[in-house]
Amino acid sequence: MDVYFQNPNPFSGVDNIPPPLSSDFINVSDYLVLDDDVVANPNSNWSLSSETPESSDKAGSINDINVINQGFSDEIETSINNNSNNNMNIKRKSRGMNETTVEVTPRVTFRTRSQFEIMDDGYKWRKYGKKFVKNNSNPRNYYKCSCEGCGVKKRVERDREDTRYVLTSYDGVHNHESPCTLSYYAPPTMSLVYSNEWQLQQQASANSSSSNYSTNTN
DNA sequence: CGATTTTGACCAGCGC
DNA sequence: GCGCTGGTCAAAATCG
Repeated sequence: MDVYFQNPNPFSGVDNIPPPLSSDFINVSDYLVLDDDVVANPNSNWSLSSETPESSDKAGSINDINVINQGFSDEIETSINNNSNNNMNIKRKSRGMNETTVEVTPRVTFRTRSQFEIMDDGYKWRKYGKKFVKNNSNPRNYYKCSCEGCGVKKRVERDREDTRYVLTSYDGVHNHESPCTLSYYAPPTMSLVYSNEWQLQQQASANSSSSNYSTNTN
């Protein structure tokens, strides 16, 4: 699963629009991708590996699914397909057993150095909860995509080990365009300052442990 | 006045 | 069964 970011550069090619004041922007000096997880549907009896001590989620990476399948000696068939909900269906079939399917939701976690916890990512979010979690004096905020029919959620909290950093987790995939791409002339109130032509491509690393951060700055 | 945020309550999963 | 924890709900408050 590749997660791909590209600088939208909303001011390029737009005439007569002055560049924004630097004070209007957040300067993000560090931008890290922690995980490319998938989360098993809680109604399934599947469990995925690579669960971290800090996480109670049934989370694992695509690579972990392969590991699990390799450990399934009777496994004779496995397939991964996108389903109508923009999640993935994984089917597996073993000798003498019926085919079973599990729906998994992609999860991506970012660690961003920022003094602000809310950064515009191009989508419109509605806050639906706030919680103080164990071993973290900073609250965790819960957001849903406000677009009707889109079930993507995001969690935002300060890193308990270094409060200069913000941890942002996205669950699911948007089934619609970013509103930011539709309204070019309405820059968000808070935007990231991108490095020139920066691109981030998430590593399809076999090592999906959240303790091993992959640096994606340039 | 509609949209959004806040916040306490509620619920489910898990370990003991 | 009970307590702890994380996630969600929903009514009230606030904002634009």
